Amino acid sequence: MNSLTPPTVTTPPAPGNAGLPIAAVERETGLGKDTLRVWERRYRFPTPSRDSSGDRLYSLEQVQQLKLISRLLDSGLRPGKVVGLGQAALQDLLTQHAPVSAVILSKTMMDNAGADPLIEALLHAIGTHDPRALRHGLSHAQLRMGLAPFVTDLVAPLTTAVGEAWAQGRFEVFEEHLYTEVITGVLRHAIASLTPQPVPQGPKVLLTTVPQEQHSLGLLMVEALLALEGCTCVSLGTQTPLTDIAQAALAHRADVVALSFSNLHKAAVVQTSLRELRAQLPATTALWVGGACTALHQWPLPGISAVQHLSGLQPLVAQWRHAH
Amino acid sequence: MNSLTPPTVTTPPAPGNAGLPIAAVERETGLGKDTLRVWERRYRFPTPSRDSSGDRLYSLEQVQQLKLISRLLDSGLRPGKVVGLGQAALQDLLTQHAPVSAVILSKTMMDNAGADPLIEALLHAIGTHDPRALRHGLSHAQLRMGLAPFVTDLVAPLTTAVGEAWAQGRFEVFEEHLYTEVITGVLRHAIASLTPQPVPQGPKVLLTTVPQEQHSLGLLMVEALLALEGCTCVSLGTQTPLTDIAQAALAHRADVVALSFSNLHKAAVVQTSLRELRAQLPATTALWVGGACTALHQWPLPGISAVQHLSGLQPLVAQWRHAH
DNA sequence: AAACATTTTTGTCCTAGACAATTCAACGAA
DNA sequence: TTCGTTGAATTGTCTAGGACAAAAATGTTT
Repeated sequence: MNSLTPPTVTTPPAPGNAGLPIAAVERETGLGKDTLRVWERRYRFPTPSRDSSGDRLYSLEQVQQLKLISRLLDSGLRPGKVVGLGQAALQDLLTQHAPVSAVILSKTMMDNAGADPLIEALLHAIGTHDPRALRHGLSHAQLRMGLAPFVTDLVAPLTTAVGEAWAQGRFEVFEEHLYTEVITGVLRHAIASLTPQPVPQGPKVLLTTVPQEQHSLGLLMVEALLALEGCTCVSLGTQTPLTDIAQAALAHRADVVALSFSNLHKAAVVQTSLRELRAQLPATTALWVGGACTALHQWPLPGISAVQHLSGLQPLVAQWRHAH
Repeated sequence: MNSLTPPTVTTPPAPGNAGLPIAAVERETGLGKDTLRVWERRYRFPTPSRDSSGDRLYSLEQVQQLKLISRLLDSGLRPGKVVGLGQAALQDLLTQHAPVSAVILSKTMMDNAGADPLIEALLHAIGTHDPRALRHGLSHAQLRMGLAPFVTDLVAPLTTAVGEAWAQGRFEVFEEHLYTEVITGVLRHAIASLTPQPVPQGPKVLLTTVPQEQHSLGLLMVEALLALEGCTCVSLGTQTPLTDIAQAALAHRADVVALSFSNLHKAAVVQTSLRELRAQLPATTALWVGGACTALHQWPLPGISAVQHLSGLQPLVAQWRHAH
């Protein structure tokens, strides 16, 4: 890095050119390098070409298929059944097998989303690249509905809808990024305007996510709702190592540690992480987890409260208050 | 994943028990599995024990050493020099060795930081885990100094100071996370309170970072300063793929694309990325880059304006105004 | 000093095998 | 049928060295 000569431009890894190296595919799909290699050996898929030094290069088309496969696995299907199927078959399965996560989160949406003109209007604002209209529509809705319903009945289903639209190719990456940015601004604004809590009336909650979990929106939604309930929230943002979460809980004398999970994670990883963290935390510190991650809700762990839906937070706080 | 029976609790990897498996060490230290194994082979460190089936188990002590080593590598030292050193030697090196990236950014800090009582007070608030004092001190300073000096003369050097303190082990990861979170809140609050710009008086600027660039604070600082100058800012957050940046610039009819870089990147990657992006953008769209990344400033590229310091933004905007 | 050539260092990828944890399928008992 | 139990198949992750290209350090020549 301290060389004084300009870097030699050797072979710029042109994206559309030959294909993506295995590390990029791991980033894109969430499937580990080992898994990608063993699938190739067992199922004859994917079938990457090789560069001059024998390293794998995955075609964009196969990466796309791998993304679909990854989604299907999250829905409960098994690799032996789906790895190697063509695009068409995969798409069919996806429409049949509605992702479990989406179903849970979007319960309120399913009832009225197709008919909800507000969500449609906001989606339209995203598609037409009109951040001002998007922000205005959201602020307006927040004032009209009140913060809690705004978060649970609008932001959550809207986020799900955007995620689905993106997965189906109806939104570009940058459109999803813009949405995230605007929502972040609106939620943070709301949180900031209600944080000055003179006398704490609820538990002190430490908020964060585990490493490799980048979804910050869920965290903000939870923070908004908890702050509204009178909790004192300390957010560490995303991706805090486990030992640091435990350290932070101690340093801040947190009553509760709250973690948010998206559905990217594999069940085993989530389970061991939580068990590890639970062991490192004092017994008096509660551990609340939530999010679209299926692994959280199927097998409850001792000493850990799993919340299926954002509306489940309020009862948890009430319960905590009652016990103290 | 869809079984109806909970996963059997075989050998819960009790943390204090035998040690951490390699996947957990990767999570905690950020060092890849391959790297951990090849270090063991080359430097005889770390020296994990094995479980009943031959898998590595790393002691907590060695994991701690690995974390220190990881920080030293970020500071520019080389593995051959530091892998295998004892705790004491590592700590010594950390206090001596200031990170390379920080030195560049902190020019303004070096002049007065040791003497600036405000920065000292804010660092103290971080160390004592007092988010309220931190937030209050920052808001107060912002009102007193005015937004632009607040950003360039306080937030920027403070961020550098925190980064250095973290690299030297004086701050834990979670303390740095909390700082980032609070600053983010303060900056976003300031930006939100000046965005309603009735008639645009400056260029429309698209703000984002390239993939693998996670530093969001620099982006927010730039957004605050540009918004203050009357620019219409559209931020996409961090890590937008190159093709999506170009797409977004087109969709939003941006006059300027502004990118922020920290010093993590390798020179060659940065150069090729910028060249590629420049080629994909319309000639009429300006491309501004800035940040602590040394590669940006040593070899200027045609059609790209590099900003060394945040104070260089204002002239760029003035220049753009003059040309239109 | 600056430009170039050579050696060392270092992270990542490779193959191919192994194994434990899970899931599936078949079976028998209530 | 429905519920457990048991054996077979599936599947993710780990291991062992070897290999190689890019980056950094070092040496050499203008």
